[in-house]
Formats: sequence, structure tokens, C-alpha cells
Amino acid sequence: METRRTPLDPAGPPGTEDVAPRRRGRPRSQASREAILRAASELMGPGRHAKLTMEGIAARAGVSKQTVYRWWKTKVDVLVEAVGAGYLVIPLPVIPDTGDLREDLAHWLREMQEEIDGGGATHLSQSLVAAIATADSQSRQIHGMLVAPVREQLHARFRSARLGDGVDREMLAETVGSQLVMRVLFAEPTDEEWIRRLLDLVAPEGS
Amino acid sequence: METRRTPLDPAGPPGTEDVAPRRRGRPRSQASREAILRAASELMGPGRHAKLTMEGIAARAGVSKQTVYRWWKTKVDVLVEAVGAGYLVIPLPVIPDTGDLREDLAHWLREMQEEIDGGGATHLSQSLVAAIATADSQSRQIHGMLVAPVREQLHARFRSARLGDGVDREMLAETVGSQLVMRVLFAEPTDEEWIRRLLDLVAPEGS
Amino acid sequence: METRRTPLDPAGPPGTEDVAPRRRGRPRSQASREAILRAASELMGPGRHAKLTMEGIAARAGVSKQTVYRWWKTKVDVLVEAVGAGYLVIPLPVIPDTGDLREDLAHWLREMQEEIDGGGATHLSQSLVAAIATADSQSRQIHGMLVAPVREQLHARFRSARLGDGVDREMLAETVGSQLVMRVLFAEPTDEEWIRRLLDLVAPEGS
Amino acid sequence: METRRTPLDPAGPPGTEDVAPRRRGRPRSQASREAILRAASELMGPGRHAKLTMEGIAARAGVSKQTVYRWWKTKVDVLVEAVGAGYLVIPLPVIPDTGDLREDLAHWLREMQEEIDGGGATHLSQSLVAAIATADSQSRQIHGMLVAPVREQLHARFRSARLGDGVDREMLAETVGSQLVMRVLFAEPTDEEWIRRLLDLVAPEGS
DNA sequence: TGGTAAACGAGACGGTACGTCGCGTCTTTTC
DNA sequence: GAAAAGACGCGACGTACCGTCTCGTTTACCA
Repeated sequence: METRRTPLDPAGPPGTEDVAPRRRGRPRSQASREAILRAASELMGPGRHAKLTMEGIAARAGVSKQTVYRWWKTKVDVLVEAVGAGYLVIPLPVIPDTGDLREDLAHWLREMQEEIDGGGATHLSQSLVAAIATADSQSRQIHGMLVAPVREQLHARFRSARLGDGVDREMLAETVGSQLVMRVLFAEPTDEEWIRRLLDLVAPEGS
Repeated sequence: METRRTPLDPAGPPGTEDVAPRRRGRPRSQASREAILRAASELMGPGRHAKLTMEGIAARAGVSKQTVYRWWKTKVDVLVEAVGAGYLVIPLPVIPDTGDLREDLAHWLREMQEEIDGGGATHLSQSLVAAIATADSQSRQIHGMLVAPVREQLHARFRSARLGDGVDREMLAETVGSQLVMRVLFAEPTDEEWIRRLLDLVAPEGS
Repeated sequence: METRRTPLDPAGPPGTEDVAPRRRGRPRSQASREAILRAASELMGPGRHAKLTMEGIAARAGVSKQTVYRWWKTKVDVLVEAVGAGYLVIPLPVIPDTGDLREDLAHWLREMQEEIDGGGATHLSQSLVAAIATADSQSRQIHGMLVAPVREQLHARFRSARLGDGVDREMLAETVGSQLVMRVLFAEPTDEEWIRRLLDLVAPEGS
Repeated sequence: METRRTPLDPAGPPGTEDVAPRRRGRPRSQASREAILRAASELMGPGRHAKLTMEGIAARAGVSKQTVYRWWKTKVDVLVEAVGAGYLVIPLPVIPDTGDLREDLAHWLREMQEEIDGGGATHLSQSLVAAIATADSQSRQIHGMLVAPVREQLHARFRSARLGDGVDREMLAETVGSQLVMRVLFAEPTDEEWIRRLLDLVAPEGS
């Protein structure tokens, strides 16, 4: 990420933050930062037509354009931080771990399905893709925001599952993750039948 | 697709085209149509910065902007037709069918890998995503151009494979397709190890 | 005027029209000609925003653009013929000739004033100026349509007036005409006081 | 005039300008303003075909279109300010005041005649009419730029003339002004004979 | 009576200019 | 020295008319 280092983004080497690296002049406005991230999040929200502009963000945040550009180089950087700081929440349920892998995944996929049917997940994902693709940055960014969290949860859950020795847990996790993301992005149904057949492949009944 | 129906785009109900449904007025210029689709394709080509504009298309085609807008409402519509008419070729090898599913898929995936490493596939895919996302159209369009062809080939190959009765051939095809597309889009490596592990899942050695 | 010579516009040297110089092929459509001139007139009429376009004329006349261009080279030519053929009437009262020059002029100027106050004269004049100026033709055209008729009437009336020998009748006519046209074009009031003072100059009480 | 009020156009109530009503934000570029007005003037100049476009102005001024539109809503507004600020000089000699009204007017009319014969006055006037009429604004604007200055000079000169008590000086001034403007606009000759006859009417030999 | 040729409607075409939007930068005053 | 305000150059948007150009169709005439 290209975001400038600032007093409010003290992601330097740990153990140095407390030294109070005070700079001269007016300190960065905490209020502005929050307003910008909140504005960006709201403009991506449901009901929007996914036309996120820097001018729009600045206007809605009651902030000058320059202030946005001072701290974030691109739209994507704003979004990435909005996601990272929790302003823009991508609806992603937590995979339960009851010991029954198949049942846990089924439950989780059904929760996802609700989000998708509600439109929130699909709309947000597609808007993110649009916003990211517009700024001529790499699509790696989508990965960080959309794919990675899903993948991580799945990998963890599969790792803790009691499966045969020869089973490639990572590949199974990838399989679920890839198909899910594809269906979210392309607005394909994630219906009960798909869930069953997918689970038959990656987590058959007696596993 | 929103493209207007015209003498040069005779996608009406089959069996009626031969009736020569001649319209009045100056007929649509075949030359312009080709020049536009070719221009769009070239501007998406490798080395480009994926900044496809209607003005750019018109200029490169030696055509007035109005002529582009007359026949295609959006950039995406131009692209869709450019792909459909074969001007913009998305590099997609053909899956061989030697009877050995695992070997066929391995061969095909390695070919894909070459395209990806060459950068062509990844660049083009991401450019398409960008172009499509910019014009605020639905991402369904990506599906039609990028995902569907891959999926179709895979489904056909799995259908013809000699597999056990209980095997869900479609789900296996989906698994390969999803993972492949994800890796192309997000520029992740499709290396030999991934291929082996993927095939271990969907087409184990003795199948 | 640049209008093409046609069967319907037989303004050739006199004495030759009756020879019926019939041409081969489909004759010019009288209906189209009328429709076009009428359309042009209506589009210049009151309430319009004076945005006369060739496409608009053709559309309103239910005629193809080509048909307009076939017979008239410019918008102005259409207008000139519309005025000439009486479709577009510029409201110009007739100067009476009762023998009392001052009273006749006063009466006529008051009639003009009504037209001007009604808005018709001013609107039409300004629209004509606009239409003529847009087509990069000379302002001579305005003269032919707006100024000349006024001037002719005035010259005739002054010629028939019983005035002293040394009086320059033409100059007096010009004085009235110029001031009137200026006031119409620039929407200045032609009120009773102006009329009186003007007549005091060009046609004093006992003349 | 519709021009926005700005630091560079401080036409507020007199006596308040000196208070330095400084605004926040980047101040309007004096250089751009001048370049635009100069460009507009040059594009109206002699030899031009009177095809003044906003894009042309912007291009010649080396300025973005938006900057022109930011400060002037229409072409006419640009022209009005160009005239007002002295960039576009309408050639109008000064009426001398030697005490001899007839001789002064004769001299002045002959100077005007030279301008007209040179083509400058006629061309510029007609171009202004064209530019103003194209932008669908009122022809009042012509008045302000072309007619008013002439009228003012004439009224002043006639006011200072020693004439009989009953003489309507204003009407005489109007007479000269109207006829002159008409002849300029419609490219009619302002020859010696016309001057003599006009002066015989408004300023006879022994006045 | 049938050929032929011009006029016609329809409408596509290459252009020019329009007026607007958003970008990312720059310049000024204010805090 | 950060922030607001907002002007700036730039590039693309999508639309409106321009005047020209094919087309297929109609409608007279003349042979």
C-alpha cells in the first residue's frame, strides 16, 4: 500500500510509537480521517450505483480534495484503509468449528448465501471491483480485500479438521473459496444443491 | 447485449435471415464496423495501458464518434461483439481428449500457464475487467467473455471422461475452472505443484 | 439567391415560362415544397426559441433532409423563399394615403407599435437575424426581408406627399425607416412621444 | 451581463472595492482571463470568417474549456467583456467639437466611411451580430456594444451645439445614429452624397 | 406499355462543437 | 505546517446538427 506514514497511521517498527514523534505544525485531523473513510464507505453502500469518486468522497466528508490526496494516493488506498479500519465491512460470517466439518461449512455457506441474496455481498464486491479497476491499479488489491479473508478462514477450518492423512487440506479450502468468490462476483446462485454437491466433494458425509 | 439489430448483425430467429430483410436508407458500413471492432481489439492488446476510450476507438478506426454510439451503447457492448466476432481473441487452448483425463488436463493447464506467464492472458483479463467495470454495466459480461468458454470446455471434457458412476463431473469441472480463473485474474502463479495437487483432487492417477 | 431553378420556381427570363420546359423523371413534389416552407415558417413562429435547424425543418415537414438540401442550399434560402411565397408573413401594415402625411404616418407607426408590443414583430425579426447570421451568409439577406419592404412603402408615401420643393423626400423616408427598424430590432419602445417627435422632424404639423 | 463576480471583476458598489474582499482558495488567474479575452478578440478580427467557438477561444488562449465556462456562461458574455475591457476595439472615431456642428459631423462621418470602406467596421459589426445571434441571447447585447457608443457621442455633440430653441436635438442625433448603424450593418455605401443630404436635414448650412 | 430517369424517404456517414464531469495539481488564506 | 477553498489544465463523456452519401421506392415522361 502506498499510504503516507502519518501520526495516525503509526505502522512503523513496533516499540517506537510511544516516543511521540511529534511534528511541527498543525497535526493531522483525526476528524477528517474518520469523515473520509466513513464517506467512502457510505458511498459504496447498498443502493449506490457504485460510482465512487474522489470529489464525491471529499464533498460528503466535508473535506477538501487535497486533504484526501494528501494522505491517500488513490481511491483504492482509501478503500483498503476503510476496509482495514473497519469502516467498510465486507459481510463475511465466521466459520463455526463444532468438529463436524461438513455441517460447519454447510452452515457457513448458507449464511453467505443469505448475504448474497440480500444483495449486499454481491453489490459491494462488484462495486469494489469497479472502483479498483477504474483506478489503474493492479487487481491484487481485490485479492487483499475480498479473497484473502475468505481463504484464511477456510484454510484454518480445514487445518483443524480431522481428515485422512493423504488429504490435501489446502486444495480443498481453495476449492471452496474459489467457487464461492466466483459465484459472488458473477451473481450466480449459491443454492442448496450447489452446497450439497460441493460438500460431497470436499467434505463427504462421514468425514 | 444491447447492440441494435442490423443487417450486419442478423441474430434474429433462425430461418428468417435468408429472406433478405433489406432496410431502407443507406446500409450500415461493413468497413466501419470492422474498423471499430479491430480498433477496440488493438487498443486492448498487450502493451496497452488498458485505457480503452470511445474516443480512442473512434479515432483509431477512422470513424466518427457518432458511428460508434449509433451501434453500441457502451464500451462493453463493443467489446462483447469484438470477442464474439473473433476480433479480440482471449487465449484459450483447447483441452485435448486422448482418453487420459489427468494427462489431458495437465497438458492444458501447462499451456494456460504459458499464456499467463507470457502476460497475455492476465493482462487481457484484467483489462477486460477494468473496461467492463468502468462502464457501469453488470459483471455478468465478464462471465460471458472470460469464464463461460473455460467452463464449457471443462464440462465437455469431464463429461466424456470415464469416471466412476457416483462422481459429480460438473463439480469437478467447476473446481478446475474456478481456481484457474481466480489465479489468472489475481495473477497468482499456476505452477507445477498447484497443477499436481489440483489434479490429485479432481483426476487422481488411476482414473 | 442561390435557389436552384426548378419547375416550381420558374423565375427565368419572362416570356419563356409558358414553353413548359418539361424534364424527364419524377417532377418536383409540390407537396414537399409547401410542407417545407410551412414547416420553416412555423418553426420561426412566436413561442419558438428561434432555433431553426435543417433537420428540424425536414422532420416537421415529414420530408427527408436531402429533399430540403436538393432545392435550397442554406437555411436562409428556405427562409427567403418562405417570406417571398407568403408562408412567413412579416407583420407590416400598409401606410394609408389620405393626403395628410403626418396623420398617415402617425397611424401607421401606431399600428407598427401594436405589432411590436404584441411581440410578434420583434421576436420574428430577431429570430430572422439569428437564423441568417448562423448560416454564414451576408446580412444583405436581412435587408431584403426586413428593411426593404419598410423602406419601399415609406419612399412611395413620401413621394406622393405634397411637400416644399427643396425637401429631400428620400432622406425623410430613410429617417423614419432607419429609426423604426432599429427600435424593432433592439426592442426599444416606439411610444407616442417618440412618434410625435419623429413626425415633428419629418412631417411637421402644417405639411 | 451574466459574468460571475470575482476579484478581477470588482464591479460592486463603488467605494467598497478598496476593502480588499479577498476570497479563500486559489485566486482567479489574471493571465488566463487576459488570454481568453485576447483570443476572443483576435478570432473576431479582420480576415476571420466570424466563426467564433468556445473551443477555439480556449485553444487559442492556451486554456482549458472549463476555465472559459467557469467565468462566462456564453460566447456573448465573453465578447461583451472583451469589448468592455478594451480588448476588442470597435473602430469609432471621436466627434470633434469646433463649434461648427455641420463641419464636425461631416468630418466624423467621413472618418467612419473610411473605416467602413476598409472593411473593419462592417466585418466586425456583422461578426458580432452573428456571434450574438448564434448564442441564443437577446439582441440587446448588440445594442450595448454597437449602437450605444455611437448614440452617446452624437447626443453629446448635439447637446453642445448652438441650435434654435425649438429644435429637438435628441431626435436629430437619433436620426444620424440610426442611419449610420443601418448602413454599417447592411453594408450600404456611406458616400459623400448621403452625407450631404443627411446633414442638410439635421444640420443645415447656417446652423 | 414498358423503360428510364429524376425525385423521394430513409438513414448511415465523417465531422465540429457543444456543455459537463472527474481527475490530480496548484495556489491562496485561515487555523 | 495542515486544512479549506477553489481555480487550473486535461481528457473523456454523450448529444446535436451539419452537409454528404448511398440505398430502395415512387412517379412521371417518352419511346
